[in-house]
Amino acid sequence: MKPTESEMEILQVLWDKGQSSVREVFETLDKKDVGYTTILKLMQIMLDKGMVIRDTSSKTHLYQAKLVKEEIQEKMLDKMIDSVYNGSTSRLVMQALGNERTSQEELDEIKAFLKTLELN
Amino acid sequence: MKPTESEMEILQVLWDKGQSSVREVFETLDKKDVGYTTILKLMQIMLDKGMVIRDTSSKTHLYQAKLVKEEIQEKMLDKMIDSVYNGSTSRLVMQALGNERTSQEELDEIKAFLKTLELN
DNA sequence: ATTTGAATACGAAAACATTCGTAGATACTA
DNA sequence: TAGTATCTACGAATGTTTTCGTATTCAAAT
Repeated sequence: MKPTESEMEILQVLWDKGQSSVREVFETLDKKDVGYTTILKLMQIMLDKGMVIRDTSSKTHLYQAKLVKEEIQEKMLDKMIDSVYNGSTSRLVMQALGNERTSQEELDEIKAFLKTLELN
Repeated sequence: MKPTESEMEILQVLWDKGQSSVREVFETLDKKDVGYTTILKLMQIMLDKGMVIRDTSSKTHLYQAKLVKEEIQEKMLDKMIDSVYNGSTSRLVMQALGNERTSQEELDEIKAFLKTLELN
C-alpha cells in the first residue's frame, strides 16, 4: 500500500488535523492550480484503496486516515535507506545532520535520544 | 531534475559500479518480469534528460551517471524531511535510529560524527 | 558468405496518476 | 417556493512512467 505523492500530501493533512472534510483538506493544501474536485476525486480513490475511512452521516463527508502515520513513515524511510543509501542507516543520518538545516536544539534532541538507546 | 523510481534504481547501479553497459545494469538489477529492452529504453530516456552520459565508441555503449550521487541523495532527503516529517530532521533521524536495523557500529559512527559537528 | 547472437533505436501500447467538467442531490436564503 | 451555494459521484481527458515488440546494425563463428 504505497501512497502516491498526492495521496501523501492528503494523508499529511489528515494526520495533522484529524477527521476532515474535503474542503478543509483542499483549503489546507492551498495548491494553486488544482481544483476542488481534483482533491475530492483523490480522496475517493484513497477510500477505494482503503487508505482512509469516512463518515457519511451528514451531507459533508468526513475523512480520516486509516493508514498509521508512523508505519507509513517508517516504510518510506526504510525504502529510502535501501534504495538511496544502499541500506546504510548511518549514511542517511549523517547526511541528514550535515545539511545545515539542523538546529542546535534538534542536535540536542538526538543526543538525548542516543543516550536512551545506550541503556539497553 | 527528479529521477523517477526506475531511474533511481539505474542510477544506483551506475554510482555503484561506475561506467556500465545496459546489459550489466540489466543483470545487476535482476528484476524478474522486466525485459532487457525496457532497461535500455529507460537508459536512453535518461540520456535525453541529461542524467547520464555515454560512450558510443564501441558497439556496446557504456553509460555513466552524470548526476552526482550526493546531490541527488541530499535533494531526496530534504524532500522527504519536508513531505513526510514536516520539516523536522530530528524526527527523521530518531525514527531511522529507532528502527532496530541499526548496528552498534553505526551508532558509534553517528556519535563520532556528532562530535565533529560540535567543534564548530 | 551466411548464419547466429547481441546490441541499438524507436514507436506505440499499457499501466498508473492527476485533473476537471458536468450532473444530480441537498441544504440554506431571500 | 424559487434561487443559490455547496456538496458528492463519476466518466473521461491528460499527463507521466513503464513496458515491450520489431526493425536494423554489427560482429563473431561456422
